[in-house]
Amino acid sequence: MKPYTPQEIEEKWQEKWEKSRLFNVKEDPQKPKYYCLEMFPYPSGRIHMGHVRNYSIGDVVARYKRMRGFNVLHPMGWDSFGLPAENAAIKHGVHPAKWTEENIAFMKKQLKRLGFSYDWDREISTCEPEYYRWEQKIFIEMLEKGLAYKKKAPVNWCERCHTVLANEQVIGGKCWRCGEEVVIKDLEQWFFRITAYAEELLEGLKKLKGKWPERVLTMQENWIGKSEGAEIEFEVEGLNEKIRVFTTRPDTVYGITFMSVAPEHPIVEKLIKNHPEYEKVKQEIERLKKQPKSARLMESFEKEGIFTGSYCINPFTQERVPIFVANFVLYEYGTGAVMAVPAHDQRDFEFAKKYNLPIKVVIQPEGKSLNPEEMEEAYEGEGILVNSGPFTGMKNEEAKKAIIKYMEEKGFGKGAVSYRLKDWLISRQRYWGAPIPVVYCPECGIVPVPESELPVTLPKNAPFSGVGNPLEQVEEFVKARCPKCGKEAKRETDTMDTFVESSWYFFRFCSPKYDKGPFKKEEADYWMPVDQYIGGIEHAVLHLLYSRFYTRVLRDLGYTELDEPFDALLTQGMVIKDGAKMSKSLGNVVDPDDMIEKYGADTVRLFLLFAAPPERDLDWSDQGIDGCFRFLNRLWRFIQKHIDEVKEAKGDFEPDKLSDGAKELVKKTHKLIQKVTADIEDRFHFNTAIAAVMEYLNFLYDVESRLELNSEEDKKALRDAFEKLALLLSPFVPHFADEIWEALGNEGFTLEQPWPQHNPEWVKEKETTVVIQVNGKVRSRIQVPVNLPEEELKNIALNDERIKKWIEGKNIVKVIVVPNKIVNIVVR
RNA sequence: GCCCGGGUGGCGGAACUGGUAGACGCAGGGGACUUAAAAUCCCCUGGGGUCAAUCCCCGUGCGGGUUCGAGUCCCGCCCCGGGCACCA
Repeated sequence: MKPYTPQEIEEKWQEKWEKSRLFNVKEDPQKPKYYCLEMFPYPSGRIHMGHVRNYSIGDVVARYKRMRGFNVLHPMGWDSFGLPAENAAIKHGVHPAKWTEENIAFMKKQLKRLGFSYDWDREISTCEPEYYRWEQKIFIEMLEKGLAYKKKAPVNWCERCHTVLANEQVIGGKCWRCGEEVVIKDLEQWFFRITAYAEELLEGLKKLKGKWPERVLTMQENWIGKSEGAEIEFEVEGLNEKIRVFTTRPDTVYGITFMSVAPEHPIVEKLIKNHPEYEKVKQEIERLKKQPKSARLMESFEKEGIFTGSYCINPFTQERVPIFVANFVLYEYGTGAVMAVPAHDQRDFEFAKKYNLPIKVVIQPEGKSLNPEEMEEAYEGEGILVNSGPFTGMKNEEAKKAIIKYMEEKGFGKGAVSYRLKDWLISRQRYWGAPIPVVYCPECGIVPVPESELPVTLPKNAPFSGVGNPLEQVEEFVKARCPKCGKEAKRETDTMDTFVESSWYFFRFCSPKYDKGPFKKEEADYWMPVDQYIGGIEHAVLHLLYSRFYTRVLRDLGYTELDEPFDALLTQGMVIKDGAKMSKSLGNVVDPDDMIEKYGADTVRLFLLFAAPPERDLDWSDQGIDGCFRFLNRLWRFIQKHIDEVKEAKGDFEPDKLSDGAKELVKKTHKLIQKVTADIEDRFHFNTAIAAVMEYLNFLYDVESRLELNSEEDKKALRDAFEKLALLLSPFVPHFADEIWEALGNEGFTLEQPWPQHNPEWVKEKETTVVIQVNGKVRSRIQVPVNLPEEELKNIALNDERIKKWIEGKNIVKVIVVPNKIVNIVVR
């Protein structure tokens, strides 16, 4: 018997697939399209198990949809700008471009060895000028629309990566990439105005409900952080200045007893100007400013403040309100100033206690009476307004509206919305990224590079010393002519955040070679949106939010009509070994290449799909993969054993002429088709689909002896079973499937075959097991014909031998009959 | 603190809208084949009732509840993972 030799088989089919251009697609208006996309990798050097899992899941989806008759776009490429390449240059003296290219070549080989159904003709690499020139063009268009802009602002700086970071890229006060503590610097930087889309991005989440994982939606919702309230202006006494505050509690304005502003707030200088101890106060404020942001963001961090010496006027009460500078007030959020109502805000309460400021109750909860002297914490709940002028007696929710209306009439305040989301800081002080296409002219200021001069390419000869941005040191690069006036100008040396490339690559896959724009509209109109996107949860906010934003920008620039780039999202779990994420430092890394060498790609893929449902973390198990290998071998042997008998038995069998065993076989086969199809289609539960095939194989060994394999009809039935099996397995273990397909004497590839359909007649059961319970406990099981009427079921149950002893001498209170399932006899 | 997940045998995991808990795989045990081993094939395997059973009891993190019936629904807790967090 021919043994199962995955190495040989897999290489053979990979060659055949490539030669026949099996995976190459183009637009076809006759067919429904399906865009299946997995997050493309950063070419770090080697594929790891997480990639293999991600791409195996995607490949099942792509191949399955293809067999279901869809025109499937399934591309792959490289997110190839990024720091590791540059760090390799600094450390080993190899140019980032070379390092990247070599990694891509190696990893591409690895992916090919796994047999994924990618259309490699569409491969893109984001570090190529052919790619990033379009990003530069879009940047300029964004600049013209005011969606890209430069401003001086306090920004996150990573000392180890030597560059600034966007907010989303700071995880718990640390750099997302290297874990270094982030410091705040005041720098002039480029931003994308993502906040202009805050409301739309939030609204859009609603449409994704049910198609994206709940937790991703919540994370984005939290990140955008919308809060509704009001903005109020307070006149500063003795100054011709106003302080604006944002509050979610306009209903508490009568309880304001002081005001807090951020140390960074520009008005601070004016507020303290006339303070008798100006120098001392100034120093104190400087001290607060210098407190590290990561510490200041901690809730446990001590709340500190200092009186500025100035007062403002509460427009509702005309009371004088002292103004403090406080370390807990964030300049970046809201208006950088807060009205303090200690009776109804815990943080203000603590501050008031510390500095002995008055506490004024303006909301009384129902049935209780708050007394400022006795309060141990702020009351932040609902209630009735007291001491609140004309608003006294109102329910606080009602009062919010009334007070906003009043302010709007009087003109010192209005209803307002605030977001936690901040603009996306996209400039990076690094070499290996897309250059930001502007020049600085002493006469004309910031001038965009004209489209005809794009792309602005990276100079090859930059020095990688590890100090500063290499681009600054390349004179030919920095030296430029102003496109407007022709005078000598300085080129921008910042490059773009690499998340910009990954924010639109899915569009580029639709027309990867297009040289007249980022992508061809008709092609993108055909393929987009991505029907199924698959990747890690770590991009819940970062990449997935940026892409949603960028798609809307492209829409507003006229490139597409689409709002949302990804229709459905699947976030797969991590691959774990011994309870921890695989990592070099823990020494628990399993290398895909080793596994492929030992078992073949099909087994590796099968195990990753079988060991857990896709969204859950997966425990790598050496015995587990062994089991999958055994399964394939076992199946292989069974088929090989009968291949000569069934090979020629082509054509339909006559059901009536089948042996009982063969009838059973056909029935089971159709049930399997039904099960596997449902598991893939409805829930992507590949693990249970594979389990069903394993079960089916166990059945094959069982039914084997009951088949009459000298009968032509039985042979046909078995052959049919093998064919169906090959097709059902094709998305999971494509090489194996094609090998069997061929061994059965068929032409072509399983991928080109239509997905098998179950025949409802064969799936119908004649008999079924009904459980008989007494008081909810299973006491007996009976075999009965399907759809037996309730009355009959009831009688059979009541007369069942095993049931008698449970109901003898008892009162039958009632009998519940669920046809085909259960009879429950309630006795007392 | 708030918001999402999740908690089922020795392990990974099944159980669709409440209706046979533990599919499938791993690990373990027994048997067949073999001079022997590996491989393979067959059987057993949640805990307990001193053997067995087509017998009985218990059992899906804990405590209550709804229901003829709860892993599944409701209320209150505990634990694990993740996100947000001085956001005004």
